[in-house]
Amino acid sequence: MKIFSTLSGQKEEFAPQDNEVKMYVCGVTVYDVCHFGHALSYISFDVIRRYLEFRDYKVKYVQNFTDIDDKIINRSNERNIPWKELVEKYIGEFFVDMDALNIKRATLYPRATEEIPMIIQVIQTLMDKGHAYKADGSVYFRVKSFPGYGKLTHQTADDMRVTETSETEKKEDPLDFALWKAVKPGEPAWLSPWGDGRPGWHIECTAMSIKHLGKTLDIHGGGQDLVFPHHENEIAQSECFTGVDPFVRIWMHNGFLQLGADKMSKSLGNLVTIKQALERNSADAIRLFIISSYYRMPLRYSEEALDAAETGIERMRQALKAEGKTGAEVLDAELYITRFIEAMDDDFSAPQAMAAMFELVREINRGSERGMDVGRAQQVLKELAGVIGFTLQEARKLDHSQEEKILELISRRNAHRKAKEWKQADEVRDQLLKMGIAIEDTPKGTTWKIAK
RNA sequence: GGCGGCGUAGCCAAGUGGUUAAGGCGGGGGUCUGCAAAACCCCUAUGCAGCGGUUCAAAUCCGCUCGCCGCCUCCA
Repeated sequence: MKIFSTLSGQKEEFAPQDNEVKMYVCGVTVYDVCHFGHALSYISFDVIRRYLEFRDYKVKYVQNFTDIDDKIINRSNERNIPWKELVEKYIGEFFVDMDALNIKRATLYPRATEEIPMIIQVIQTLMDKGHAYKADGSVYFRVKSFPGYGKLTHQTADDMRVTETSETEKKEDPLDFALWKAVKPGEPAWLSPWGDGRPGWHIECTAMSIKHLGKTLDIHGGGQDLVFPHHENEIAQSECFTGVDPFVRIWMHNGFLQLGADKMSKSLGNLVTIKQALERNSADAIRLFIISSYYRMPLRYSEEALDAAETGIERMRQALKAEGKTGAEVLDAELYITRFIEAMDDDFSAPQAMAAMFELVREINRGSERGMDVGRAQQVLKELAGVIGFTLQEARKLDHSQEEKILELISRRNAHRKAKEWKQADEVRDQLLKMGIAIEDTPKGTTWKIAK
């Protein structure tokens, strides 16, 4: 299996340290609901994780919550609710959204504020080793003390343009970044050897990943936007802390979501939330839309493409319902498993895996029409769908009385059809369509589903 | 100023040196069906932003040009 690493800039043969893959994916800062960009990132890594498991690796998947930072503090002040309450609310929303998208739960979800002792230990060690210094109640990382700084970004510290901030003058060097932020009036704070304060953004991931996964992770993932400064800083902190190089064997970054300049070009930052996306499209369609494009490429949000994915998913679902003849010639689907694996083994090339799946779909339907036994092939399709994370479940959000009504109308229409009263039969069909129900006459009778 | 990405059919999107340029959606024409729907079959890029170059051979490598985008500040 080959995986592209941002660090080396090329595909590398994947060989975890042992059978359990140590995988860490940067999580969200919980001050708002998740948007489509989060769906893109977490679905991408969900597929990667599922595929690793399919290939018989155990995966220990750790994803953090950043539950204290400036945005959280600001938002809680704006809304006049305690930061803790805000954080709990959005952690809850996070799980609602992730579950709705059929994203498997991580093994562990550590939170920054629950790892303060480890964070303090890491910072203290960095200070003892001369990689960090205290200034005005805060602690900063001394970037120039780490010769490898910039290796992930493929730049040297000297090439970087420095943006001045309010803290710049406290630092020895403008590139230095905060490990510990001194408390400001009215802000939540934790005790530390350097005075009250809270952890800086990058340090939590170092502390949590090392604590839960060890000094060297197999895979560390996140959005492309995290490469710099977040992951660059993580490398610096972590390798200085442990003295072990590498901190991460394979750095994976998914392409960033681009908003189509056209349709949803609302004011900047007004992203489509996951909840909004799920109102328009099924979780499967959202996943297919995301997976149809290679994970490292940028993805442009497109409602047209999402709807196309919806139609494609419906065709997959349909193939699972196709009738086969038991005892007849068995449709051989093993070729498609091979093609699927070949595609995914090459840096999780899901678009090509999708091509294989859709060809399998066609084979199943064709085999069904030719009276073959397609049961095994359908089982293969189901299994591959599971590896990708498709449910292929139809959304039936109807209650019993509605369902009874539908069945009653269908039998009324079939009575008309039997009597060749086509006009009346068509009227009943139109009535159903107005209720949002589409029907299909099959050799085995009439079936219905929610119309698009 | 530095680093990086992208430009492939109406739309989305694979393919990174060599058979007929994946797959999805859409469109056209058929088959089946009372009609639909679904499914299946056929067709839909002599062409890969443009111009040069390397090569027996390039969408794929090199150079230049044009266009779009990301990062260097919080962001998955």
